[in-house]
Amino acid sequence: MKNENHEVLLEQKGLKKTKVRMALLQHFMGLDHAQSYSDLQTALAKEVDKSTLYRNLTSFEQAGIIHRINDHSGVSKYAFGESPIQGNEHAHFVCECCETVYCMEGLAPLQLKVPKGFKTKKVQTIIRGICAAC
Amino acid sequence: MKNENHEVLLEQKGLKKTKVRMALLQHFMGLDHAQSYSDLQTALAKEVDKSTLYRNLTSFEQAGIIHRINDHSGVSKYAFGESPIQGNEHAHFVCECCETVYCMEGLAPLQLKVPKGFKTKKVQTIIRGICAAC
DNA sequence: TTTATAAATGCAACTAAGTTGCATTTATAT
DNA sequence: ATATAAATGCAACTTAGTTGCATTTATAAA
Ligand SMILES: [Mn+2]
Ligand SMILES: [Mn+2]
Ligand SMILES: [Zn+2]
Ligand SMILES: [Zn+2]
Repeated sequence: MKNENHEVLLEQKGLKKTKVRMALLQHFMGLDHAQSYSDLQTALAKEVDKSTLYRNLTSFEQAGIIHRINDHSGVSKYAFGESPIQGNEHAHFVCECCETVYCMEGLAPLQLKVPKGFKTKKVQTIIRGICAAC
Repeated sequence: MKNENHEVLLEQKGLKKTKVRMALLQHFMGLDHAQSYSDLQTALAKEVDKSTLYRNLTSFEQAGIIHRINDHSGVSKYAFGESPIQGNEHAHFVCECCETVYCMEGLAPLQLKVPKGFKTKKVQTIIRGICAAC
């Protein structure tokens, strides 16, 4: 009985393999778009405690397993993969129709000329439009 | 006793010239960076009611007097000038040091190539870095 | 296999941002 | 001067997320 991908990843990151984390990570790994807290609560079915879920999202984020996305909706969304900040920069696409948030893996942020005295560290881009599914 | 700029603007937009609105708009017009609800509450000194302030921000936004900015901090910020959406597109600069948010009037939105099936409507850009004052 | 231990979980209580309903006040038009 | 519709203030509410603490559980050492 060899370990699954999500189990290996938890081991690699030095995180305990708990029931909640296994389910959560397995869910993230089979998905191509971002998830909100309530998306996750629904998907996990077996009613995980709110703070447990939020704390795990924070742990995963700190470990570089997932990244947090601010789509300007007022609720944070999370997607599999390390943060765009750490060398994995990419834009996010928000569908105006279904509200789904996608990571645009290919799209690197373009550098913009800022005024004298200002210094750019990173650029975060949100593309708003209609997705392929809509 | 001729009307001030902010009074003229309120008239133009068909908004009643109330005490709160006069103070609020005057404040916005003398500023080069964005303001949060609590920045405004502090600046207005004479303790305006929370819902009154929020309702006026909404009115100003709808009238195109100010625009709302999401700087990913979790609190909305507002700046003088109509929304970047209506033909006035510009990026926003967030200082990592002092948290100040500036409108980068010169910086037009960057067009990025999205995958087949996706359709871009608008692009919102946040530049993170160090501002001229820091 | 048992046991020790540190970390994860669940629960309740809390915070912060923003919204809503409603009674009262005020700006503007007549 | 008065009528009217809109703005204000207050309290109560909502939603997203956080914190403290007692209990449970994953892991590793004995
Ligand atoms: Mn992403
Ligand atoms: Mn702006
Ligand atoms: Zn869609
Ligand atoms: Zn600064």
